[in-house]
Amino acid sequence: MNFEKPSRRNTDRSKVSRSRSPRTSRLNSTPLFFKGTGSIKNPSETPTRSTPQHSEKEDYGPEYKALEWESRQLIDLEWYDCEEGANTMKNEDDFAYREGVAESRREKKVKLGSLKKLERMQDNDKWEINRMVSSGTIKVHAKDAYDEQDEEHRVVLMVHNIKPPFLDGSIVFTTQLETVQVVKEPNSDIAMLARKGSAVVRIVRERNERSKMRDKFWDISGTALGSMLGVQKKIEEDFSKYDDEGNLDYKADSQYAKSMGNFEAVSDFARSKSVKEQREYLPIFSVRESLMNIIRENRIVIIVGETGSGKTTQLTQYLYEEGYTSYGIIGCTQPRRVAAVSVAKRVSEEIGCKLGDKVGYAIRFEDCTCDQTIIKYMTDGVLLRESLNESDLDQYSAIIMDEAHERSLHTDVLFGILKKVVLRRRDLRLIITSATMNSQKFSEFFGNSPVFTIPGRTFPVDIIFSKTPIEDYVDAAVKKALEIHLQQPPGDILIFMTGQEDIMATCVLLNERITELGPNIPKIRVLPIYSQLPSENQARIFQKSDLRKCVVATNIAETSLTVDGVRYVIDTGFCKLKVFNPKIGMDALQITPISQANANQRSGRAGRTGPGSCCRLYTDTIYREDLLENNIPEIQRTNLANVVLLLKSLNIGNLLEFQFMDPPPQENILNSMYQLWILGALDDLGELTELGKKMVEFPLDPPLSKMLLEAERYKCSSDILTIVSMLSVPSVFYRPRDRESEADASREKFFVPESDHLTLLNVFTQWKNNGFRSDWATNNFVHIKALRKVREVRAQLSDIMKSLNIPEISCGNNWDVIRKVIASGYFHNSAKMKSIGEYVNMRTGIPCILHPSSALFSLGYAPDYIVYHELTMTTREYMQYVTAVDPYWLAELGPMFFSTKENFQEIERKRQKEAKNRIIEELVASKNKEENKGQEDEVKGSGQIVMAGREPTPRRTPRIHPSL
DNA sequence: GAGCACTGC
Repeated sequence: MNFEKPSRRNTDRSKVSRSRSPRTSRLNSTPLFFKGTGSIKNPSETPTRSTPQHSEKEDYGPEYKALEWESRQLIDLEWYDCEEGANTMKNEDDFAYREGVAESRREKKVKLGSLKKLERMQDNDKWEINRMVSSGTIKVHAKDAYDEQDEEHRVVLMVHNIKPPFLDGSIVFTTQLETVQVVKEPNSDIAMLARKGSAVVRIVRERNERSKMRDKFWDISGTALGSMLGVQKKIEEDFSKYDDEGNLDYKADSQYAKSMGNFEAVSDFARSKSVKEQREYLPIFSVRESLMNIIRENRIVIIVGETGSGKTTQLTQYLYEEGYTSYGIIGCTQPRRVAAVSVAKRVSEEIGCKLGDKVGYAIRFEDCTCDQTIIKYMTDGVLLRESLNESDLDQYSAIIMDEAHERSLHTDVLFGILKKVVLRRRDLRLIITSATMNSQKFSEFFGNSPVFTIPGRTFPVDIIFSKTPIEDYVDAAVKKALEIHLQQPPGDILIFMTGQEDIMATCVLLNERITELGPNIPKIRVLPIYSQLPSENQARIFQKSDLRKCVVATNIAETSLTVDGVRYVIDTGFCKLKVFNPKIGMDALQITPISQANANQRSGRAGRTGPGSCCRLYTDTIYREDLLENNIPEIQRTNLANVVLLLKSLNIGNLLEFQFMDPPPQENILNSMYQLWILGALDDLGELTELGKKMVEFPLDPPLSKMLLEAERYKCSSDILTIVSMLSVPSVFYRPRDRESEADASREKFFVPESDHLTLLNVFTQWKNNGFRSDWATNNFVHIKALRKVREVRAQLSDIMKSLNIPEISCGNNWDVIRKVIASGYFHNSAKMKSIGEYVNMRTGIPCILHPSSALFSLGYAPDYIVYHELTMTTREYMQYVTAVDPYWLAELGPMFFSTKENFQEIERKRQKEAKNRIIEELVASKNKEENKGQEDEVKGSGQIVMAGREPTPRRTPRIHPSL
């Protein structure tokens, strides 16, 4: 509060009659500053800002409005008089003016005496308004709320944008406006089609919403059908991970391997032949000698090999047999966990050892290796982590990067790192495997390394392009599938779709049309598959069936899993891609045309077990001219904060000079460096700080690791550990389609009113208090799988904390401290209330709203300041996981963005001065207005107040004392 | 008053 209230006002109170006219009593129940529009206005604000809204007159009438406005001036005048008047009015020239003001004041006092007490009632009114806001009767608008806090007890945060010196004027954050181009030609037919989407899907969606037969639409893959087909539900708990005290041993041996293997097909070939025979049957065996020669002579070799050539399983064994393991071990990276585990399992069988002995694997949460291990399969992320602790990767004598053409973020970073390691270590062999398309590029990147091609064993695939561009890819795919089903010889069909909704619509339509054709038509088994589908339903695509199978899949079937028996592929030409949109600063999933590489990969799926054909639902011309040759590598379209942190900790001074195969846009790097600087991981020179060095240790996003480390200071590390772990898994809340309200009610029981983060903590704590029981989870609509994952993550993070000597302490119920720690990692995602449920990002001004699942959503009042975990753009921009924060915290924790007013006394003094000047001007103007009766009549007639202060007042311009 | 391409540490 900057303008002190005059003491005189208090003394005046006693003189004012307490009787109420009907009008004033109404005013009392609906406070003066409560506008008819349903917003709050501050009573003591300056006249310029108190222009009543048009709708007001409907409630109170113009006369009241005029009175109200004048009464405010009166109050303002009084305050002016007693606070500064004496100084200001000393000048003789101002005498007449002062007289005029005083006269006006006396008149008004008489006329408006009864209204004056409204000011006295201010506190009462505020209380009432608070009640009304909390009951949801009225809405609070941001500006008004701002004004109120401006004048009263609330804090005002100043927003600014201080840049780190090392960026030196470089572009950061919101100024980067270009979206990464993921389409070759944005105006091409196929790009337009991608934006348009499928009309049939919309029809199916609407139809199902209308008929409320959503169950049919959504639960086609549901449990009823699943159990009918004999899919066994796995209920038994796996306790092998827990030690005697019930603690979680997340590194327990071969977890993943145990849970796998259920669906592995054992072919007749495998049954009838010995391991040796099987190995010699593989295409790679025929080129073994020449391959080994090339590897012996070159330190880096690029190997091109189709799937099924045996490179993944044989290469490691060849190197072992050639003696490369005499001075180190052989590492082989895979982009996926499943692949790393299953290949390791297969190779251990071929060599004839126990998994984890000579042959092992390492993925997150599971290190299935020992001192004897000489062949180690792992995910690329694991190798990247290892390179942090051991920058020369000394334990390896050879590293194979398998499936490198997939260009995952980790692979791309490893490329740059390994290239340097090979220069330093003359004894290290590096082998990169790639698809045919970009082998040349790989070779060039690695200093023109030789490319060795292994003949594949795939069958020819007929490619059939559409003759004309199609209008609706879902409709066209359904027609094509029917055509194949009715006309072509046996063999399963695989359709590539973009997402869940497309897939379900396709399944529904396909089933419908088959039924329509009558009973004489052969049946078909339509099977959806996407990653979100429960795993028991996913497994159905591998089951044998007498009917022709038609698998409708997302990109998951392109690389992650192989459906055998597919002879026909239908390729819609689209996929969903996560694209970062810098304009709004968030990622969005959008339907985009695939690349030529995608298309080839998809068609290849038809030739796994025999010759096949692939129908592409786009023309030859589109394929050649409108599709990109390769995908945009992940590294070019993602947030690089973690990568930057990692490279910084590898002592790579200038990141812009790091050797990327496809360098990410410079702005992305700078942007990430800026984000790290904000969090305190980089100093003003762009070097890693002590905090940053610790942050690298955690496999977490920088804001989350910042939270964890900050928690030590506030003595709530244990609680934050839980929250961070909960945030690292998909939502734990289970909301089945037919029991939404039940699930919602259950979720609300966990709510902590001011914070979704604390709600998460609450869920975990209660689960823990109930002995980590799975039936507790099921009864409370919580995903048990997700919770178990939380435990795993938590155990891993806890280990890292121990290694950093950070004690695990819980703060008990001191939840304010926890909220503050959350703010320490997420102050950059802070938003200020605009109205209930609606916020604007403090820095960017982007409007964002509370997600209906948030604990704050149905709270009844809206905290002024909040931080959120992330923004998702679906139907609207929703904030996910929101916590109310104190604005002082934001200023304390994020000084580069925020400061409270107190820090800016200079600015504040100036602002006060301006405000006072304005009041005086308004008063003068108002007096002028009174003199002009005609004008006032006009005002009353129109029912609006025209602020006379806006008009020039040449006669009297008040002189302002220099001290003001 | 609400919806999920695919990975990974």
